[in-house]
Amino acid sequence: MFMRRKTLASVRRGSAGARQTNALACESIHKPTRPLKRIADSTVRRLSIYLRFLEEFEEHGLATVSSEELARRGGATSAQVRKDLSFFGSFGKRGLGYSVPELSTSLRDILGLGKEWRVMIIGAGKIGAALAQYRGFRQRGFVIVAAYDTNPDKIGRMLEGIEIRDMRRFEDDVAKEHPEIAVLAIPTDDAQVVLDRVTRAGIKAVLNFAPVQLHASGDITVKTVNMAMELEVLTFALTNNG
Amino acid sequence: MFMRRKTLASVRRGSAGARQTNALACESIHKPTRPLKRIADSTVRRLSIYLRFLEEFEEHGLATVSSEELARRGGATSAQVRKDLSFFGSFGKRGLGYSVPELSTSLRDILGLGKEWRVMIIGAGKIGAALAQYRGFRQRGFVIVAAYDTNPDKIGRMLEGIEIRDMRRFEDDVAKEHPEIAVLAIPTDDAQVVLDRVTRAGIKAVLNFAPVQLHASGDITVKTVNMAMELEVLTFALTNNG
DNA sequence: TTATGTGAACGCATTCACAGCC
DNA sequence: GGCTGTGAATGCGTTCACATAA
Repeated sequence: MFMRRKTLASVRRGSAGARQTNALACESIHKPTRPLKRIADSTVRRLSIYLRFLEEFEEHGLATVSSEELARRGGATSAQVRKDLSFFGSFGKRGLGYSVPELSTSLRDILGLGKEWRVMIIGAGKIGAALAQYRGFRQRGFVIVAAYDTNPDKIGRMLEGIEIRDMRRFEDDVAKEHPEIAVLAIPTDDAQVVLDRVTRAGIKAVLNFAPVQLHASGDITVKTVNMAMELEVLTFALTNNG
Repeated sequence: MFMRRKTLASVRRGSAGARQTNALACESIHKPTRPLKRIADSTVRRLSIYLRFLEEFEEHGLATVSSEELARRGGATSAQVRKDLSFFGSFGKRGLGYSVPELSTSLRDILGLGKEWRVMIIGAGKIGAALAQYRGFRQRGFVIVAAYDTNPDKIGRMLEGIEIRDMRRFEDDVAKEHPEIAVLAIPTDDAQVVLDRVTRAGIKAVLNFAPVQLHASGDITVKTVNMAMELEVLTFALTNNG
């Protein structure tokens, strides 16, 4: 079920270099290849969008889909769709399009959704609560292991069915339960300190909801969702396009 | 207090064309100019980051700041900072740097934060609640007018001090209270329909938290915050950089 | 004929490097 | 000397256009 793509690691070219040579397809052409060059965030985001449509199509029992259709619904162009996919291999049949179930499987594999990911939520406030009950999480294979807080009134209670633990236990728990992802739903002023703790604890991916620019040190990926910033993009548009 | 920059409207060049000629500065060089060319989202986001630092510096009573310092804390380069600002005018003094209070005022003006923005939250669930109590909103001059829901059990109750109203009243209320921004905190399946209602009601800016690609029609700006997608960027990184 | 896969062209955002002013 | 402001150079993501395959 989970193919061991890790074994192919270490192939990673920094510079421009030879195009992907498409591996002569021994048994199945539509197996995602590990990309040869760094993939842009924007590409990954679009793959995620495509997958959502494919799952919709799958439910409706559609067998194939063209890059054109995928593009129309995803707000991109057909060339964009094909280029995005081409970084990972050849998944379509010329003249026909893409097999819906095959392409969804490939995309799930590319995006790393073929396994369960363990998530710890740090901060048991309103945002933490909203995240804890968020359906999209479980649907995508994310398992929320626990929530953490420093407030004694909250510790020991439940947050949407998830145990709220003392933040002082955090490092010990990580060592035992080795979650892959931490979600920061804490006040701005604490965010950098907590990120440092999370980093030292050995977690490799963080989703941050505090409205600060965090500085990551070492081998960790941090994504920040900044609602205030998005709102300011809106007010900028309102004042400058009106 | 709120300068009427709208009167300068109608100057907007689509193509490449003449660089900003810097207006010979009658009385004060550091007044933001309406940009001549379309500004990238990424630039606006960074301005928002710079402003946050400037406000921090302001609290600590610092008088001036260099593009270098601003860059270091914002995770950019000094050239980037200067280029971002240059789209709107000249705010610094060569050899000295930028006046902290003057630059913050200018940035607030550029980002459209010099006025109160009225926001309606649609959807009184967990995400709606988290947003309703979110401090960053009020601090930035956003006023939440009301929340809307279709669930009779919720209508009439309060959400973090904000009235939950019947969604059927929405169009009438918009006509009376003319909010500028709508926040969509509703299930995926309802999002497009509600966006269409919001558009027809005449609102010009939407922040969407439903994990769908929405299709905007007409003169409206839509920003989507998609947590699932951000998480998938993380799992992609985890599976492909491991 | 239809639709993919992909080098090449394009356009835009970032970075460089230096002239200009404090 | 120090730091800004900005054309020019670079790099990178997107779009084009067509060879390729069903």
